[in-house]
Amino acid sequence: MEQIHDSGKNCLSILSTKEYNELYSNSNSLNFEAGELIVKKGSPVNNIYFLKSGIVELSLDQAPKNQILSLLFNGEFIGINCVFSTAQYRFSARALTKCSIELLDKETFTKLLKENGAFSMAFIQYISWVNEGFLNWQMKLKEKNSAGALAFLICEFQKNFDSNSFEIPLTRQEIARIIGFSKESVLKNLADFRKEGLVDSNGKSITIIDASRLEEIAKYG
Amino acid sequence: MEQIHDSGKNCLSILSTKEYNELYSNSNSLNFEAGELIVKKGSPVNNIYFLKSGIVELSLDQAPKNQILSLLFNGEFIGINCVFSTAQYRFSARALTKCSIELLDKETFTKLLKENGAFSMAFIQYISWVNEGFLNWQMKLKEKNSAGALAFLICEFQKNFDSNSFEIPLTRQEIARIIGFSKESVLKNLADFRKEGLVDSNGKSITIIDASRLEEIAKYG
DNA sequence: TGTCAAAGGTGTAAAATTACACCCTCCGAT
DNA sequence: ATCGGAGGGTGTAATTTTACACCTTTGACA
Repeated sequence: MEQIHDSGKNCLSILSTKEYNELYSNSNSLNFEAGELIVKKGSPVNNIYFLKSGIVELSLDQAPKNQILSLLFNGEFIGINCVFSTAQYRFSARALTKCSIELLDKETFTKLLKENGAFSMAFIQYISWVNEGFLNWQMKLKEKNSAGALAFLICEFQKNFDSNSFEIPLTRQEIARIIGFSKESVLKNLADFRKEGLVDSNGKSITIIDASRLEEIAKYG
Repeated sequence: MEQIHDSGKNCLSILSTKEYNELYSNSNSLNFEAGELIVKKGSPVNNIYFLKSGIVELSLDQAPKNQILSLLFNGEFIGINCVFSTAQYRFSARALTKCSIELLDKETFTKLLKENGAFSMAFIQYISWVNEGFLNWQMKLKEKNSAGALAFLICEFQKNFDSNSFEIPLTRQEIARIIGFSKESVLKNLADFRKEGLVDSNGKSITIIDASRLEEIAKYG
């Protein structure tokens, strides 16, 4: 609502051409296929991963429920809190779609933060925005029942597409792990949505038919 | 585990005497009684609240469940993400115990962040650490059943006291809102803990009797 | 092309949680 | 002193969610 729109991109755009070139001359471009592991939990933080395109999931990959923490879309840094608060990544990152990633050098990045006050302020704004968003996401999911949580997730995905028809690059099991309910609950709620004419779904492709009622369930369900 | 120990205090200690004096000459000291509202959701961010002593709860104070986001202990900033990501506070802060708070001037704080690279790096580390901690807290609670979540909360409180006997400055209803279960679930689990000889409780005072079993429930329950 | 595993899907039983009803106690205000 | 509300507490019924069992579809690949 009153949230300031921000992203990792905006924050990098503060840099001067010289600084930008310095950062990118110490960086590498990497491509990942859907399903590939990008960051393994516990590995040391040597680089900063900037997601140029694609969708990434962050997960704790540990017993017992292997919850998915959050999803990242393009323009975001991957696990930016870990870079400055711990020496190791505290979760794993996996590509859900084809992903293009820029591996920025952590030392150069840190040097620029120290030297350029405007950049460090923009970066502080960015991580505040990311964490605020994560907090809201978690709180919204927590207060919902299974139908509401599923509807909420579908609506959130829709925001990243132009059309009401799109693909959710997740299995039912993965959706369950994101919203914190069982696989069967996801399937049953999805079946209910179909029966009630709210959405049409076939495998990973989904079409929202009655957007306003779906949003209502997402909000109050 | 491998988490770097940090706090708002450490981050302020980076400042030179001159900078520290500048920050504090533009600040006010405030005291709050238990139960008093410190920050109202929606109010503009003009100052930065530094919690010198006491315990504060952050809540969304909105329908339907009025969840409590997290608890802050001394040495923390209150709602530090909001200061740099939005113009308004996105939650309310309430004193659970007597609290002593320093109201730092936002403009002076921002100026120091821009001018002092070491301070801004320490601040970035601090907010990363805070958010990492929040994320872990939420994830740990989410994967637990009602008994596990209650045991976890009791253990977390214990960490802030020297003894196994202490006061939890929350009603049963508030505990319920923190761990995301109903008031009755809290009461029933607490009764079970008493029956099984894990804890002794009387109103707000609680004594942990079998710490290892309680921790086991907190971990695996 | 056939096979096999992974994913989608559904009904029913079991388990966990909530909601409701109701009680008691404490404490502040009239 | 007593009234009334808030908080603590507990049993039972209703609801929600999960677990299990089982079936079908799909797609990779030998």
